[in-house]
Amino acid sequence: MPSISKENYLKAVYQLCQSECRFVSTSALAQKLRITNAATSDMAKGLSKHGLIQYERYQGVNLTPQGEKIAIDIIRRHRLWELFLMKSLGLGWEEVHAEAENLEHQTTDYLTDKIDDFLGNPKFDPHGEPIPQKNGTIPSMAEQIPLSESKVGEKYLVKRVNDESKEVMDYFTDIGLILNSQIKIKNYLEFDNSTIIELNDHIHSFSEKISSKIFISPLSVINN
Amino acid sequence: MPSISKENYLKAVYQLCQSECRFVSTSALAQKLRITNAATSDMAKGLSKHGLIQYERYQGVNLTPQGEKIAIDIIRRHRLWELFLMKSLGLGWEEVHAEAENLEHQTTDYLTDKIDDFLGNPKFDPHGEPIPQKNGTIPSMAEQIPLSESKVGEKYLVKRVNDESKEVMDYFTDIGLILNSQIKIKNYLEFDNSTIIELNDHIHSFSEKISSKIFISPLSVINN
DNA sequence: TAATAAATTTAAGTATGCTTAACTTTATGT
DNA sequence: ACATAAAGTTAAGCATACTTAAATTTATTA
Repeated sequence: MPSISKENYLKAVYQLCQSECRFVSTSALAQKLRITNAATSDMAKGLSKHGLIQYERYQGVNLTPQGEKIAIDIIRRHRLWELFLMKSLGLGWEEVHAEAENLEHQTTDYLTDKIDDFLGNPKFDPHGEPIPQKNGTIPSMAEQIPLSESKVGEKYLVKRVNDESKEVMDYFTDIGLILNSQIKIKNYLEFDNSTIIELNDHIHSFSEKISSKIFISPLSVINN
Repeated sequence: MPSISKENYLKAVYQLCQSECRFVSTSALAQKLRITNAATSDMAKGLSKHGLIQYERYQGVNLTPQGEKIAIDIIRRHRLWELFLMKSLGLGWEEVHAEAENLEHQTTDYLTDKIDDFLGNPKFDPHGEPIPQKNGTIPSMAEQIPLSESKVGEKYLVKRVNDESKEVMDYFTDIGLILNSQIKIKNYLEFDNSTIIELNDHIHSFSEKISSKIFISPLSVINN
């Protein structure tokens, strides 16, 4: 088993290199992991030697199938813990990320499967992120776009909220924004890229930074 | 917060130095922690400098009030996790120790209290060990003696099982020995210090090694 | 009460996971 | 195309948590 640092490294590579991305730069990793560039370069050598990442000097890093397997496994643990802490202990969706971040590294396969079974082998976590399944597959998400790319005048359902900060999640809870909330796009302000929406008869404005983290599906699409 | 190694060190000192014990030898710690004597001596210096243990060269080690506070806190987390994993996920009492051993080091105060509240602020864990309370006090156990010191002919209730090995706990489950099982002492064999008991109309023999880990109260005593 | 055995500590060395500082490669702009 | 800025790597150093091996202290016992 890799160390906590190595697990976090692999997870970070995975998260920074979704879909069609050839390489993640070591500095992007450094920023995400809050360590120096030097440390990420250094670490890259070790993980490369163990066959968990592909590392081209000065080009960046990507996961090997082996490394990806580990990354997905950790993400599975993380998301299962998030859902479990909500369902079993009643924690809020703004609290569970930080706790899962710790627990994900200390969870045996056995315990992971117990949690999975307890939850009925769920497909999505409390933020709408897909939970990698025991067999390694990842449930597909409903067709969705970031709020920042929505069309003014259209109605949408909130499908995923991709933010780790407690503060942001607290704000969403405050204004009543939850998964499957229905929203209507009132306006898009070109000058600062903010989006004005209507939610539960109230008007809210989201900066680009926030609206790019909220994912939505058109109301017309059949949502699962 | 101390590292995992330091937390385990403090916990080990606590467990090896219950009640009236002046010092634990570094070699006893080494055996318990499965590291070398050298490492325990080395570590002792560091913990001593941080004021968590009292360390007299060549004499041994003991906890300062500060160090004891941390040790008790970790034991609290451990025992709460054990009970929680049984109650919420249905794990067996033979499984929970190993899982709790990992989780205890990655559990925030907040989560610990959530688990505590979920469980109704329990006083004892699945093995009958007292769970240190939020305020630091440790529930007192019913008056109890090891099975190895029982009187032939007497009846007792099983009150605590102080063994960490899955194999031993599995065996107890197999023969139907659980907390509050009623047993009758049939015989004590001087030549090998084994104890013969009757449990659920069956006869079992326990070696000294095992019978010193099973704690019992006379049936006559009011048990809580 | 030495000598010797046992227990314990110190010393030196290793791997991990970082740091800062210096250096090298790649990218950019004129 | 070449200077320079930006990005990335290497080198050297540090703390932690170990290891083995040598040295030292304590305990035993003849």
